[in-house]
Amino acid sequence: MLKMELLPEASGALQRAILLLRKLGDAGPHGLRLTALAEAAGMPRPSVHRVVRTLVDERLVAYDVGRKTYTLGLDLFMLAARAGNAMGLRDICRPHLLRLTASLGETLFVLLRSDYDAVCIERSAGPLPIRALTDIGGRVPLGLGQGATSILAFLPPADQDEIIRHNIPRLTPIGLDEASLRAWLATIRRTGYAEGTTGVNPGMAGLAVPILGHDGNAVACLSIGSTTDRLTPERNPVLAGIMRQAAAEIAARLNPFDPALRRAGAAME
Amino acid sequence: MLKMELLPEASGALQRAILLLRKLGDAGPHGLRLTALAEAAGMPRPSVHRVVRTLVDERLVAYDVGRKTYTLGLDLFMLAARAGNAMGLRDICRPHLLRLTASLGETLFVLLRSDYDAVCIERSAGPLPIRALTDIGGRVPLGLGQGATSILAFLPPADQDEIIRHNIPRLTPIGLDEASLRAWLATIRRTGYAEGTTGVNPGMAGLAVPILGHDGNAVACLSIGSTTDRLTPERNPVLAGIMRQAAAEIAARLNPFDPALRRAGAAME
DNA sequence: GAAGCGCTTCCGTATGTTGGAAGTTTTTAG
DNA sequence: CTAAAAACTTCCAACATACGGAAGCGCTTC
Repeated sequence: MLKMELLPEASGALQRAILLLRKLGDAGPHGLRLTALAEAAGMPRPSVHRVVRTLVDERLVAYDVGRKTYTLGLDLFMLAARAGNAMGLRDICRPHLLRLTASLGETLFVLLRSDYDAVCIERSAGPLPIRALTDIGGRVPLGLGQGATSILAFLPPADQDEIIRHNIPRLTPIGLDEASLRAWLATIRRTGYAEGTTGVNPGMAGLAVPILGHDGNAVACLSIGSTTDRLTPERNPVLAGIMRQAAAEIAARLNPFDPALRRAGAAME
Repeated sequence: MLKMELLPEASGALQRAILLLRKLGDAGPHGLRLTALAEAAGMPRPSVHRVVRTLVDERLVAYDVGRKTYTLGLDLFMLAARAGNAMGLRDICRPHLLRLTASLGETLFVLLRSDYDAVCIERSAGPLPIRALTDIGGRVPLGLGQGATSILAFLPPADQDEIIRHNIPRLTPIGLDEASLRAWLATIRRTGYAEGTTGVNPGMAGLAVPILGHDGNAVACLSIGSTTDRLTPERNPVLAGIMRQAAAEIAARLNPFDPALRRAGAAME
């Protein structure tokens, strides 16, 4: 019995369960049957059965009796709804998003940095139909799109180099090169906001400002998804000013706990 | 080996990990420190440390080095974003939500049934500030609010009895009794939609229609969250008609896979 | 500078996990 | 309608892994 598996080798019940959850996430909304899931994960069927049954008991996975398929369960969804609220960022952003969407008539996104990517944790849909790079829960490489790039522009140079080195292989297939990315980053740092089109969705454009943490580095961003005819050279600076103001207010509420204030924070809990 | 443990006894790495995730979800947005987490879960600190470290490696949990706190991680959030799309319901609903929000000027929710509760899986915010019972990821007992009750009204009588028996203890503290709930259910079944106020948020009112599955039972609902002065006896029937039409279109796309069509579905994958 | 607290590592034990094989149910073919 | 095939589920003994008390380490506090 040779085992030639090279990649997805997960040892231990926990890691196997996580691998199964990931495979179920990659599957479509109708889920996977037991055999298909076992094959996708490279695990024996009985093992998959045992683990996935535990996950069903815990309601992290839903089982459709009729179809005999497993899908990600609603308990996972409820857990995750809370996960997107790191630092309370989502709670802080929501009222700003509602206000800005109403006053500007645009669709707004909040992207949170996660290593080499930005993850969309909140969205407020405006009246226009928008085709954005991502939606809630989606991930965008830092350097692609106005939002993710506005974050990248306000990171320490060393981190930028590391991220660019890591992400360039992911960006070149879409037609981006390092030189123009670095030029764009310089522009963003100078103006304080990112504007333009991605080239991915024709007719679509965006405008984003970073949300800075206590150390002056970007931890997230506020991003508008709109159309090219609405984001004009005349209007953009105005929008950027309004967005920057909101981002500043959000940032101010982002780190209420200084190291010195730790005890006060613990007491409030 | 007698087990006399009564409460949160989780045996095995997987169940323990899930318990820890739940405890982290219950904690605030700033997370929990190791000792606090261990105490919350009723587990020895070294065990918690080992499990939570695995979860951090898998990015399901985020570790704040400075604060030494653990919070739910973004990978979990990304997983969960997909989990809310059971049956593709969210993808199907989104365009309808955007259209209805724009044309009606109201805030709309999609609630999906989950055993004795309804879970909010999607929202489209209108221009007015609304205080709803729940937001995305939130849970409402079947029988509370227009949305969850519109689902309950279109379930088989046996299920209704079981659910009512289970939920009454949760509803009486808010001032609801079984008799008036059953009367309301009869009204909903007759008119086809649920309207009214919850009494929980003063000035707020709602209107909801069920989304029926292939067997004629409700699997979800489309719900408006609004104010009492906007949901009048004159306007409500009109709104209900529009909503019912949308719900019917959604339902029609909900079960493209008959048992007989299973093979065709598999082929599409 | 010393005491206290909480995080992390260690390691022998035993408990939970593993997966081949057999059993059962559902689906497909004849 | 019957038979063959496929998929799902259960079983169990060998085994690996998770377990947690105790000791070590690092940070903060007094």
